[in-house]
Amino acid sequence: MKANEIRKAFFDFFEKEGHKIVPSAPIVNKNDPSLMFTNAGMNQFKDFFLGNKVPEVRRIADTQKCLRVSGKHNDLEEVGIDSYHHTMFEMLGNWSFGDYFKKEAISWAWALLTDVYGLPEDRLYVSVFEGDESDGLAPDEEAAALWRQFVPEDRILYFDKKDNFWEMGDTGPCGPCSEIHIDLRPDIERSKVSGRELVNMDNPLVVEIWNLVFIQFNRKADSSLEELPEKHIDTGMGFERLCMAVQGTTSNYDTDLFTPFIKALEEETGFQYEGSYSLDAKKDIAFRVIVDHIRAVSFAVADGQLPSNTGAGYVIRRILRRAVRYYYSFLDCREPLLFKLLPLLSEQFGPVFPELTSQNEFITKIILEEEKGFLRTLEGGLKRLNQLNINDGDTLSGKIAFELYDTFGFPIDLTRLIGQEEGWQVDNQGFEEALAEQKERSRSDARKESGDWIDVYDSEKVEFIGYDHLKADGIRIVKYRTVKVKDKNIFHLVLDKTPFYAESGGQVGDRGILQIADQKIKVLDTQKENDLIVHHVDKLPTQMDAQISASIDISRRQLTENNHTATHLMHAALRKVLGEHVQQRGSLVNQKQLRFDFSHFEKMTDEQIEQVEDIVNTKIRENITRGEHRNVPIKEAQESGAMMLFGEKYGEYVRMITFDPSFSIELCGGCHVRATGSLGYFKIKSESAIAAGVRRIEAVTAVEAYKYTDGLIQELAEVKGLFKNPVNVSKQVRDLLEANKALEKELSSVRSEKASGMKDSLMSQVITLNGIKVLTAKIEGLDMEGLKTLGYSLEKSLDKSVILLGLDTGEKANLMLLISKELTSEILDASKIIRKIARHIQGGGGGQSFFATAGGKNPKGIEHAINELREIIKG
RNA sequence: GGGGGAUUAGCUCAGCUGGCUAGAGCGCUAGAUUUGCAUUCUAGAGGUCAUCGGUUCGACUCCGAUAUUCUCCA
Repeated sequence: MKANEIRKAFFDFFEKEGHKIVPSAPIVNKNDPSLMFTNAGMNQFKDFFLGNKVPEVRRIADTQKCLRVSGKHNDLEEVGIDSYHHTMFEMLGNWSFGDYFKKEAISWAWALLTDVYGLPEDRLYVSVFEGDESDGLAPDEEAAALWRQFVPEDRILYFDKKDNFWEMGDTGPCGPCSEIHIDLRPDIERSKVSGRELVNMDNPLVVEIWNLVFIQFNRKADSSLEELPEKHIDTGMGFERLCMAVQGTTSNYDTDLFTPFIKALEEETGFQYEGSYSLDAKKDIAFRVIVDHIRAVSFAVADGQLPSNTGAGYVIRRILRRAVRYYYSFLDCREPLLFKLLPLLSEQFGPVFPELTSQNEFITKIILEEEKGFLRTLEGGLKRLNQLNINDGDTLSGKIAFELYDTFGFPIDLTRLIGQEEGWQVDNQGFEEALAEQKERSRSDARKESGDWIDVYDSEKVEFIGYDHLKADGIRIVKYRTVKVKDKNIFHLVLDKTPFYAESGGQVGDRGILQIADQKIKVLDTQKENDLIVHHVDKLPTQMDAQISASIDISRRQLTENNHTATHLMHAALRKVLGEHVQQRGSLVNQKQLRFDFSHFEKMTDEQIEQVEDIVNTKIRENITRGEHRNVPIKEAQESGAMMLFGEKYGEYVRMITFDPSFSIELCGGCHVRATGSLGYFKIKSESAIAAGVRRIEAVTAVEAYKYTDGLIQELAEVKGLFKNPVNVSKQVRDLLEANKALEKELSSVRSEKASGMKDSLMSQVITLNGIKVLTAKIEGLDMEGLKTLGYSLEKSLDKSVILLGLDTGEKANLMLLISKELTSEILDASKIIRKIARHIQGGGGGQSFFATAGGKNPKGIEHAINELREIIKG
C-alpha cells in the first residue's frame, strides 16, 4: 500500500463507522500562547474536552500535521540520527466526544490494523494501565478484558502511570490509555528475544504505533480525581510509523513518504544514500535531516509562519538552518538545495494538504531566500575563523567559539568540524558555560509567573457581546489569577459576558473600565487564551462576587474599527490592482494605523499605490453599509466567494463581513464600522519589503490620515515659503542644488589659489639651521584642513625640511609640524616635539614622527613655540 | 522581551592600541591599443565614514542615544 492509500483507508474506515472527517488544523498555533505549534492531534479539540465548547458532531476523525522540536526524545539535534523521530509528522486520530468508549475504540483499532492493513497479529502487543495507588486507581481491567478477545494474554502488558496514563496538564481531563506496539524485527531476532521484553524500551523496531486514550476523569486543583459525566476517546497514530509497519520497512525513511525525496537528493548531490544508522555515517544522517526538515519548514510557511528571529519563526529558521548545515558540511553542497524539493512535496501532499500546492511558488521563494541568507552567514563565519589564524594543536577558547555562534550565527558543530579538519580543538566546556550564562540572562528577564485560576462563579459559558454592546451591566467574574511580570503584579479576569474585544485577527484588544460597586478598575488590555477572553487589570476588585458594569474605551474602539474596515477594503483593492495572488500574511490594526503584510513579489509602483488609495477612497465615499452575517455555515461562506486565509482555523460556522458583495467579503471575527463613510479618508504611508515575496503597507484613516497629509502639506508650504512661493518648487530645489555644487567647486579652487599664494611668500622665508631647511610661520585665515594641505604641498616643494605652521584663529591656536621622513630621528620626532612646544599655547597634541598637530587656547604662545623648535634643531 | 555585532565610494569590503591629506577590488567616465568586440594600459570622477550628542588639542576609531540590519537566547 502506498502512503496515500494508507491514509485514505483510515478515513474510509472511520467514515463508515459514522465519523466526520475534518481537515487538519494549522500546524502553527495562533490561539494558545503556551503552545507555538500543534504537537498532537487533540490540540484542536481541547475545548471540547475542557467543556468550553460543545462539538457539532460526536465522532470525528482526521489527520493532523504536527511539529515537535523539543521533548524527551525529540530534541531537534536528535532528528535524523535514528529511523523514527521527526520534526513534522502526521497524526491520524479518531475521537468520541461523549459518544462511544473503550469497546468500540479497541475493536475498531484492532480491525483496522489487522483486517484493513493486514499487519501480522503475532507482532502486535498491547499495553494497559496497571493502576496507581496514590491516585486510588485500580488496573484498567475493562480495557484488558476487551483486548483478550483479540490478543493472547502474553502479548498484553501492564505499564504504570508514566506510560499509560494521559493528562492534558496539571489539572483537567485525563484518563488511562492503551497503546498498540508492533515488533518489526526479523524472525531470527524475534526468536532470540521476545518482543514482549522490548515494548517501551526505545528499540527502533519495537515501536508504539497507536495510542488510545480513555478520558474518564477530571484532575482537580488539589490533584484528586473526579469521574467525568461524559467520557471521551482520544486516539493518535503516527502516520509515518504506520507506513513503515504496513510497507514492511525497518525505517520511516524507507517508506514512500521519504524515498522520492532521498532519490531526488541523490541526483542533486551525486551521493548515494546507504541507509546506515551508524553515528559516523554523516552523509546518511544528512539525507535524513534534509528530507525531514524540508517538510517541517514547508508546512509551517504554508500556514503563515515565516522564518524570523523571534518566537515561532525562529524555531522554523533553526530547523531550516540545521538542514543547510548538514548539506553544507556532509554533502559538499554550497548552493541552495532545499527549495528544489518543493515540487515533489507539493505533488505528494497536494491531495491532502492543498495549501502546499496552491502556495508552492511562495514557499519556494521563502525557502530559497532563507537558504541564501544562511549560506552568506556561513561564509562570513568562515572568513572570521580564518582571520583568527588558529595553529595546529591550539584550543579555541570557548569565549571566541561562543562569540562566533552568538553574534555571527556560525554553528558550533561546524566550528568543531573545521577544527577537526585543521587540527585544533574547541574548548567545549567554556562554550557551554557561555551558552548557559546567556540562557540564564534571557530567562531571568522574561520571567513571568502566572498563578492558578481561582474560580469565583460557575458559568455555563463565556460570551462576547461586544459586536452589539459597548457597555453592559450585571456581569459576573468567572475566575481570576495573579500574574507576575518583572516584579509587578497584574491580574487576569474572566467574565461571564463582556463587551471587551480580545486581541485577535490583528485587531488590538479593547481597553476600558470595570465598575464594581464604588470601585473603578482599569482594563489595560484584553487577550485571548484559546476561547477564554482574559481582561488584564492592575488591581483586583474588593468584592469578587459583586455585579459589574463594563464599558470599553469607545473612541479607541471606533478608531480601530475604521482601520480594520480599511484593511478589508485595501485587501480587496490590492487584489484588483496587483492580482489574485495577493494573500494576507499578517495584519495589525490599532487606533492609530493599520499594518498589512501580503504576498507579492515586487515593489509596488507609485501608480499602483495611487490606484489602491483611489479605490479605497471611492468605496469610502460610497458610504457602503456593513453586511454582517453571523453563524454562516462554512460551506455557504466559501460558495459566496469569501476570502479564506491559509493557516487560519475556521469553525463550522463563521462570521462574514461584507462591504459591497461584489467587492469585499471576508471571514472575520473583528469589529467594523457601520458604513464605510466613517473612515473619512484613507492614505498609504509606506510600502516596503519584509521578507522574500512579502510586502508591508502601513496606512492611516480618519483623523490620523488628516494629520498625516496635513503634515506633508505644511512641510511643503514651509519649503515653498523659503523660496518665496514659486510655481515649480522641485525645479527651484534642483537649481539650487546645482548652483550649490558649482559654488563649492569654485570655493575649493579659490582656497587652493589662496594657499598657493601663501605658499609662494612662505617659500621665501626658509632658513637653514644646523644644515636643515627650516620653515616656520604664523598664519591666519585658514582652517585645519587648509593648513594640512598647505603644509604637505610645502613639504613636497622643499623636499627634506622641517615645517612648523602656527594657526591663529583669534581665540584658539593650532600648531602643525611636518618633518620629512628622511630627517626623522630620535630627536627630530614631530610627535615628541609638538608635545613639548604645545605648552606655550596651553594645549596638547601628538601625531606621528613625521606629522603632528596640536591645539591650545593661547595664540600669543605661537612665537615661543617657534623659538623653542629652532633651539631644538640647533641642538 | 533580553544580550552581542554591523552600518566607510554605485557594489563587496580593508582601515590594528584615537594623529598617515580615508584606501582596495569590481563597476563607471575619458584616452590609448583594436576593423569591431573582448583584453590590456593610462588618467579621472565618485565619500557630511548611518544620524544626533559627548569626551579630546585632535574622533572613521572612545562613550551615550536613535534608526536600520544581522545574530543568539527566552
